[in-house]
Amino acid sequence: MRIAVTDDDKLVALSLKTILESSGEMTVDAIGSSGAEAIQIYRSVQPDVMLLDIRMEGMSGLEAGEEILREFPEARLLYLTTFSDDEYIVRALKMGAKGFILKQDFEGIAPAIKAVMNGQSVFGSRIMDRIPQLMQQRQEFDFEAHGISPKEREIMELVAEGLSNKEIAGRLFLGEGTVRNYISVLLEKLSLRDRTQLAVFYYTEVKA
Amino acid sequence: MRIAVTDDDKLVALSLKTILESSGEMTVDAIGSSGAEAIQIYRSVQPDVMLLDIRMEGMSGLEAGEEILREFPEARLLYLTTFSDDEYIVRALKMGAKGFILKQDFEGIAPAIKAVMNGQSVFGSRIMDRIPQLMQQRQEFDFEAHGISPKEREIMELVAEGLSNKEIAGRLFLGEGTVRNYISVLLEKLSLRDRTQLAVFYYTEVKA
DNA sequence: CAAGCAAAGTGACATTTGTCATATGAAAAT
DNA sequence: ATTTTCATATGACAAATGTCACTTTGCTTG
Repeated sequence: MRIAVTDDDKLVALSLKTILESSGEMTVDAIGSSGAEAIQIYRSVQPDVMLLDIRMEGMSGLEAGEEILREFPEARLLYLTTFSDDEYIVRALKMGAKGFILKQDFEGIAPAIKAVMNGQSVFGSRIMDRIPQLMQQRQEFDFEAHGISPKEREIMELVAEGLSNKEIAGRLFLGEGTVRNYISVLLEKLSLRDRTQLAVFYYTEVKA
Repeated sequence: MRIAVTDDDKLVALSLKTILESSGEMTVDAIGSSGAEAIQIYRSVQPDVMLLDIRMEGMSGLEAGEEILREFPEARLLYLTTFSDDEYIVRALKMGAKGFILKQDFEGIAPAIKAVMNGQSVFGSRIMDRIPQLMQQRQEFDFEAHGISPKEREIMELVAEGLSNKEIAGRLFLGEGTVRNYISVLLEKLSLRDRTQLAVFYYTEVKA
């Protein structure tokens, strides 16, 4: 089995080579340390599996992966992640990466590669735990940026629960007219027309 | 490595035993053919990894898995799926299963087990392809059951887009009053009060 | 054919909603 | 100490909404 490794840290890359080759079942035919190199290596070596660091200087492992998969849709890319790369995981998943494993998990890497070789996808357990959340990841709506005050936000949420102005007023100990004014302002700020659109906005933009 | 296998089809289970033991790296210590057996086996053998068929007579592999994980939260369960088990995959994923592989993929099974052994999660590629969709799978709202006609449903959707009665009327070539009546009926059927609650209902019950 | 049924519509009505101009009191800024 | 700002509030108004009781129209179906 022919493997290629790309990691910012050459020491890591070399350690991987040692570990992987020790089993005698695979050879690390190329080592790179940047996204650009990864692409070149893939083109020339066309390894069975390529290990990629997600974060590297210059072109990230992700961008490199995208390029490689564009040229070689069957490429088997296995990402090495440190942990805090949550945001990237979803992207890579959609992109078609075959998996993620933690760099620290040395013993796990060889079996993972073999599984990938067999057409499977592999995820370190800590990564797996996150996937349910990540998949339905909502990119936090920025109330600040839209000039929405906390109170306005609160009112928006109550509208999005289906409450009437009177009910909202009761809930927040405000006058009904006050609530109307708040909503009026909210609609203006968000360029909406009525409370229903506000609710829709909430479910599609804020909480989606 | 001590493995247990549970499969409705004894022949499959025996073939697996042969395949897995041929590498010399693992032993299949127990074979079962029902959910109930799976639980008993797990209790007595406590294998490193347990292979489970999803569909079995009587208690399904899923239910058995749930029970096992209740008793042994660290259990490593690897499901064998045939394909069309889409619905179950999500459930098993949330439950904490370590993976799914296609029964047909004989060569892939041993490496998958090793990866699981190392704390990773493994998914056959065809399963992986589905996961993005599966994750955000909505359990289909049953309009029929609530006595919602196709037209009513259509109107509900337009309300949920934030359209006014007039706009809906225009869009569907109906009179505005007609639309009002439709909505009135819809609210009655669903025990809601106004269009905003209808939109909320849509996002929380129908499309959620 | 006639009765019946469902889809679409009308009109009247009460309520709710959204807008706007303006007012009040308290806190913050000058 | 005054001005400004902010949150809250009011009242008046038009428009949109929801309800209800009735048509109208065009099939089905007995």
